[in-house]
Amino acid sequence: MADKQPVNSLAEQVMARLIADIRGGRLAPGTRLPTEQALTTELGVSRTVVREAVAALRADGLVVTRRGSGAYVADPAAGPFRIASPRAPSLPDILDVMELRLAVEVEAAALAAERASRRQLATIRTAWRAIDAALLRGEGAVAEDFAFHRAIAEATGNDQFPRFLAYLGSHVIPRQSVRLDVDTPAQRRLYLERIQAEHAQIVAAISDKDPSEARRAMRDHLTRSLERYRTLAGGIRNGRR
Amino acid sequence: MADKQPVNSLAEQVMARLIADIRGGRLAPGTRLPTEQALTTELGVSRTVVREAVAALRADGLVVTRRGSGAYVADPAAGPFRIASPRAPSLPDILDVMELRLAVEVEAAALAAERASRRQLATIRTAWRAIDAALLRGEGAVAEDFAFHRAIAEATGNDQFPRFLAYLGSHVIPRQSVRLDVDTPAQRRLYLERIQAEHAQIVAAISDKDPSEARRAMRDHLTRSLERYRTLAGGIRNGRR
DNA sequence: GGCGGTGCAGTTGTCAGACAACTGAAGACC
DNA sequence: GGTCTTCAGTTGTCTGACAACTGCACCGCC
Repeated sequence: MADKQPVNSLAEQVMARLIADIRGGRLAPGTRLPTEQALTTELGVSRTVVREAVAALRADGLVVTRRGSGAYVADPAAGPFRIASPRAPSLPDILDVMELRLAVEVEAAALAAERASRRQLATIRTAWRAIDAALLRGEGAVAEDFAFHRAIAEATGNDQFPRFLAYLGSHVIPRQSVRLDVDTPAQRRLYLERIQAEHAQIVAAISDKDPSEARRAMRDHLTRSLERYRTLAGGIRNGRR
Repeated sequence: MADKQPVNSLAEQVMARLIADIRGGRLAPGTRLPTEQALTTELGVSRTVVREAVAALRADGLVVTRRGSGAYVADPAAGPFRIASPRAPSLPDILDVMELRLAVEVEAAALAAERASRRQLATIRTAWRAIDAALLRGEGAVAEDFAFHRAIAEATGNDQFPRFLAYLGSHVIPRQSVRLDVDTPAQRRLYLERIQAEHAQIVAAISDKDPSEARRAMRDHLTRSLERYRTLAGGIRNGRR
């Protein structure tokens, strides 16, 4: 009863097999993969199963099908990006993702400082005040914090930044609230206020249109956050180097 | 003949319909979506089509199915990240992706400077020399250049960096070779040698375990590359701010 | 009444066979 | 030689059936 996924469906097995063939290079991009009938006889499954596996691969962008002609291995560039180890992400995994997030956000802050329109700047300030408001109400401000960071990403004018951040955020942010619960309310309040002070520096730098200062402030902010997690990890992964 | 995709298959239509229902909020996360039979009667298609559409959705991580129970809308966090506009990426799109790449690579260089093992350092130097060798042979060095950047990403010790870079790279790198063809061989050689000089600074900084210098060198390198593209874009998108 | 076991309707997973729509190429025709 | 037709092969869709499993109501037992 330890492992819960004994490869449930046949379709998944076939899919795994085909993915292995593609990623392993046995099926080069552009080549036609075996016909459905060939796969049914070779793998000993029904055509339904094969078709479902191929449909899944097509959804992942790994193959394209042409009716009457066959299914072809797509350009590998078409595949999506997934955070590694979607099941049971360990704390080291989360730290890795947070480092990636730091990289993107630091640059986002700088670009925002260069490019933010007045309207975008106002949105950032509003999001910042919303965190204040939540703190005054004595609440956590996870959602508000996320909105603040997203506002900065949107101010870059580059749609890739908010999109990627939203993707990363959905993997990282939820754990933060867990961490806060271990503190006493007083500690927690102090912690949140310090974070808000860091936020203030970021807002100031962006308002001043000072990219390098925005970079420094955002890096400080996220590095501290990262360090807090790293001490949590503690013995699990002490020195990586 | 302008548009070539008149929504080929029924399965795709059903899939689009379901995606719209999910993203539109009509099917909240965790709720069960209609049974296959309900969908067949409602949409007037066979169960085969419905099953294929659901299989595609499951491959995209939008739904999970439980045999004997039903299909459920998955947590949106499970979905993969895709670069926007997979079809016909325009030059501004590429610039956006390159900015994202810059953000990640600058930080990767710094982390590599902090953490690279001797073995990883050696790999980086080898990759760098491979570029030299290709240049001496009078060839372009697109693959070697990519390997060089990947070696740095791997030296971070954080698996997310090389993974993400590989994903981005497959979207950005291929175009570089196109650009080079417009120059004369002499210009081209000069250009490649200058790039190699920039690479040398990066290698030196990482060898010296100097993160901030590594950041600067990598930022310079990629910013120049970005600028070259931006001038190409020219009138298309001149001032973004 | 409470509680555990049993059976059943409902649902997804798989199989089998058939036909429609389309492709690519070989062969027929001029 | 060039064009047209035909045809085997392939994917897309439909239909019907059965297996495997789930959730729940029902029933008997204590």
